[in-house]
This record gives sequence, structure tokens and C-alpha cells, in this order.
Amino acid sequence: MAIPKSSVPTLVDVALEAGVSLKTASRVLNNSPEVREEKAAKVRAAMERLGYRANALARGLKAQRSAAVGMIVPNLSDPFTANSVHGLQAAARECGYAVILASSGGDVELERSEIQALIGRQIDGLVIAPADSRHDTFTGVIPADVHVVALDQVLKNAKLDSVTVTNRRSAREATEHLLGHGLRRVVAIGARPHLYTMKERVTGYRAAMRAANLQERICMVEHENVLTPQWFTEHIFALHNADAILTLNWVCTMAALRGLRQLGKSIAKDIAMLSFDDFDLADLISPGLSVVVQPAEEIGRAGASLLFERLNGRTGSFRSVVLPAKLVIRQSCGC
Amino acid sequence: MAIPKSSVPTLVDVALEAGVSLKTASRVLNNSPEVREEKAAKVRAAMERLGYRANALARGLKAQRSAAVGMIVPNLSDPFTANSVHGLQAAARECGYAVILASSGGDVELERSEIQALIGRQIDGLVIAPADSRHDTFTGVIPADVHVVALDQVLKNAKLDSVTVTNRRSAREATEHLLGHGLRRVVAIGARPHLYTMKERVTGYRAAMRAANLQERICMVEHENVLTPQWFTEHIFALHNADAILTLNWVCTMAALRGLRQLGKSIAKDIAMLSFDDFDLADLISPGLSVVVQPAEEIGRAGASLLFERLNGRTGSFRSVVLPAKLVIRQSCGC
DNA sequence: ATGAAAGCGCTAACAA
DNA sequence: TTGTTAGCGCTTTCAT
Repeated sequence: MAIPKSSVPTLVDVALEAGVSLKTASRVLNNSPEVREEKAAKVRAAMERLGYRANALARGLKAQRSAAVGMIVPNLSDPFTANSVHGLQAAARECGYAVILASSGGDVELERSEIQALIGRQIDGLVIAPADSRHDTFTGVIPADVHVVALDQVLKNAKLDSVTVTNRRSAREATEHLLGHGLRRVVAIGARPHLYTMKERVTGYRAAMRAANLQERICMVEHENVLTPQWFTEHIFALHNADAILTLNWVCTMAALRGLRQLGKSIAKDIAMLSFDDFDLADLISPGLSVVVQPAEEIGRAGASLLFERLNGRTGSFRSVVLPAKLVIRQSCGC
Repeated sequence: MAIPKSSVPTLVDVALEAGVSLKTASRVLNNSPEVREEKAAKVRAAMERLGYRANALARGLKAQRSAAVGMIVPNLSDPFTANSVHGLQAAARECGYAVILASSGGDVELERSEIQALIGRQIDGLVIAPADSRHDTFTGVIPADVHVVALDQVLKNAKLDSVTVTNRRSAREATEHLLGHGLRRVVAIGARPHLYTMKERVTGYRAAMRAANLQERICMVEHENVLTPQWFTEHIFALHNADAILTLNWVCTMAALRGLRQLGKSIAKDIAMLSFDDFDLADLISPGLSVVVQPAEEIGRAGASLLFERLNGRTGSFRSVVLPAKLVIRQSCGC
């Protein structure tokens, strides 16, 4: 905790110390090959002696590149999100990029202002899990040389890369699995209907129910916080008399587990359950929860890859990476 | 996704457009009072028209202040950590700061290099949950004007503020609660013995055991990944024949739940259990898990407060904020 | 292979 | 109140 600011060495100091010109020092700093190894060694020694650290601000200002990427997520508390961030951060570090993290809380306005702030920080790229697929918060805001990767969202005819999972197919498979147990009144429970992932999952559920000639039973709420025990009583039991539920994200799953517990309903016995998003204890509760597992960390890493490929010059059409989500069957579905 | 880079407007463009000098435009940008409202309005209009965004890099370079803080955590996957990050990020945003997030993975070397990278980015402050309390990764690295706040760690005679919880007292209370049930062979299970929080919690456990004239039974492993079911068989059952366990962090708790389950041991019936760190399903597993709850988000916010107070000029002695952890009793302890 | 000098976009002395 | 000027630390033409 020492080091007076006044003494923080600059590249000029390094050059002086090494007895070379500023430009030569700069070349060494950037591993430029066009410098004699002899001088390069002197410069490196000087850097070492002075404890030199390049000033990323100055470098970024001049080079028009900050070596930082922004990431905007709706909700860090969700373990799925946290793991995605983790994956992205790890990949970014390996490539020498820093990650500036922002959280939108699912609020489109906040998301918009976070984007503005990140642009002001001259980020080289942005990875975003959008708060609302109805609103395009990018267009007209993001400079042409800042690449954007969307997580959990494919924007039709938008000019960006994206990473998603097999939402539709997995939802269909999950539903079909429940139907395979002879269950007929399967209710899909989701929240934030404007989210791309939600729409896709609902579509998958629909397809399965239609194919089986069964009535679609979709309970979609604006926000997860309305999923109280009473809500379950009214909608799941009174209205639909469900024999199975499919919860479409982690927060809904938590709400359902809590709701069913409080109503004294026993999972698998009274009602079957299958959920999107695995979590640490899913296999330890009784009965073990059958889930659709999304490869959270890989999603973050894939987002980073798409971004860095662009930053390294990839051009051409925008890519949609679709990662497989996996059905992990435990006991809650009736197995 | 339009906006060719060439056309990204600078403050000079704004000044030209508004028909004022660069400095006047700068004054308006910084809400300097010493500018006639008439001109200020013109400048603001020009900014609006041009879609001007201040370049934070240039600003930071000149002002020697980046309006960004760094945060280094060991493990984002831990919900406790994720929530702390969330709290810090929210507080930072409210103060106009960005958060650059880095993850050390518990590796001291990585932590050190992340610190270096963040310093190079001219962060104004650093919040860090250290990977290892034995190693001082700051001294001699951090410029005097970069303030540091430690989370989950109090470094004796170090020159930094810190935020912790009542680790020792809560561990003692938790142990005493178990003893109050008549349990006698209480084993404390922890990992990463070099972490401050671990030492404190062990100390609290010790105090309770000693006060009750009972043998201390401490199982401290280097890393949580050795906590396999066999490990539990050997240490918890064969060696200690435990009638209760106190797990000292979230990862240990997960390992214990998994281990006991695989060994067919029933919590509360075969062995009582009490744990540090609450999580979303702690009240839904059977039996409900009794835990010591740390106020994760508040810890992040408190860290931000300490930091921003310093950045706003607070001087003087370093503060240690100690937040209360709360014992939440459910059934796993035998209640 | 190396260096002198200009300037990235902004802020801050210092004048006016 | 306003503008002129220098320069933050770095990269980069363009000479040499």
C-alpha cells in the first residue's frame, strides 16, 4: 500500500532508464519484432526495475480500443446467470480482456442506460442477456465497431451474433417425457412472457401438447413474484387440476417448490414436476428434481468466443450458436 | 447497430456545433456552475443533436480517475459471492462507477495478476475477497491513491477498510445451539484453512467446545473437492463417530448434504447438521437446514460505501465494518 | 532498426 | 464568464 502516485512510472521513464527512445520502449511493450533483442532486453529490464505498468486508459485512448468488454445481465442471483458470467470472465481473461459487469434487473430503461455508459467507456464488445425481447435497446446506440453478442436471445434480422440453447426442442422433450408417464394435465409455468427463451420454451411445450391432442395449459405471469402459494392453489389446482407442471426457469422452479411445499402437495405423488435449469441441490431434494440442464458456463464462453473472433477480424454473416440443453431425469417427473 | 465510428462526435464537435469554445463545452459536460445558462442550453442542445457521449478513457486519462472500481472474488458460482457482487454493483452504479469484475479462482498468483491488470486500468478503488489470508497481494503493488476494501477478511495492521460478519460469534452460537440439543461429538468441517473467515469460524467453534469441556473435533481440508462420501465415512463416522456436524461454508455444506445422502445417513435422525450460508432451498429440503445467514448483498453494499467514502475524501483511520450474521433455526439441528 | 513529433479526447492552468 | 493553451500516457506516421 505504498507507491506514491507521483512515482508511478510511465513509458517515458522506462525509455529514459533504458537509454532508448520512447518509441522503442513502446515497440517492446507491444512485442513488436522490429527491435534488436539487445535493446529489447534493456527495456524489459528497465520495466522490471521500475515496476512499470502500462496505462490502459492512455493506450485505449490512442489505440481506439479498450481491451474491455461489457456484460449486461438481468439478475446475478440466478445461478444460471452467475455461471454464465463466470464462463465469460474466464474466457475474457485468457484473451487479455477485462469484463465490465452491469445488471439491468430486467428493466429495459436501466439496460439502455447501462449500454450508454458502457459505450462511453469505449468497450470493444458487448455481451448482453436482454431484459425484454420486445425492445431493441441497441440500434442507433452502438457504434459500428463495437460488436454485440446476445445471450439467450435471437433477434430476427438483427445484426449480431447470439448464443442460445435448444429451448424449443428441450421444452418439447421435457413435455413429452411427462406425457410418456401418462400425465395429461401438464401445466407450463413461466414468467416474463416477453423473453425470447420463454417464448421458445412455451412453443416447445405447445408442440408436444398439440401433438398429443391435449389441451394446452399455459400459466404465464408478468413477474415471478406473483407465484405465491395462493397462486398455485388457484391456477394450478383449482383452474387446471394439474397432474404435472413444467417450470420454465429457475425462479419459477424455486417458487413452485416453495408453493407446493406450503400447500402440502407431494411432488411426484400428488403432482409431477420437471424444470428448466439445474442447481446444486436438485438431486438432493426428495424426490430428485428432473431438469433441463443448460450449459451455463459454456454459454458464457461461447459468447466470449463469438465476440473475440469478431474483434480479431472475423467478418461476414452473423452466427447463432445453439448449445444443447440436456434432459436430466431424476424422480420428480414420476420416474 | 449503425453509427460509423468516424462520426462518433467529440467534445470539439459539440463546441463547434454550439458555437462555443471547447472549454465551455467541457464546463457544461461537468456541470460547472460558472457558465451562462443561455450558452449551457445551446451546448446541451448540440450534445443532444449529435448524440454525444463523453469518452471515459480520455476523461480518465486527463483526470487521473477512471470512475471504475475493481472487484476480485474467488468463486462466482457460490451464491453468497454472487449476491455480494450484485450488491456492490448496484451501489456502484448509483454512484456513477463501473465495476470491473475478476475472479481469482482461489489462486493467489491469479489474484496477484488480476490486481496488476486492474491497476493498469487505473481503477479508483478495489474491493477484494482475498483468496488466501497468508499472502499479502497488495503491498507494494497498489498506488497510494487507490483505496482497497477487503471483504471477508481483516488484515491485522494493514492499511485498508474491511467488511466482515460476526464469524466467530456466530460459529460459537451455532455450536452452542447444537450442544444445547445434548449433542456432544460435534465436528466442524471446513476447507481452505488459510482463509480468514475459516479461522474465525473455527475459533468460534473451539470456544464453544472448550467452554463445554468437550473434545474439539476439527476437520479442515485444503480444498472442498476432497469432501467425498468416503471422506465422510472415514473422518466423520469412523474417526469421530459424530453426532453433529457444523459445515463452515456453502461448498462444504453442499458436499456434506451429498455425502450424507450417498451414505444413506438421515440428517437430524442419524446426525444433526448446522451450516454457514443460507441458500434458496435450505428451507425446502427435508429436514429444513439450520444455517448461519450472512447478509451477502449488504456486504457488497457496505464495501461499496466504504470505498466511495474514501474516494469522496474520507481520511483517517481504517474502518472494519462487522455485519451481523443471523442464526436461522430450522430442523436439521434437531429442533 | 530507431527516433522526433503529432495527436487520441478530454480537463485545467492561466489569461482575457 | 469565457477562451487559449498545454498535456495526461500512449501509439504511430514519417523520416533517418
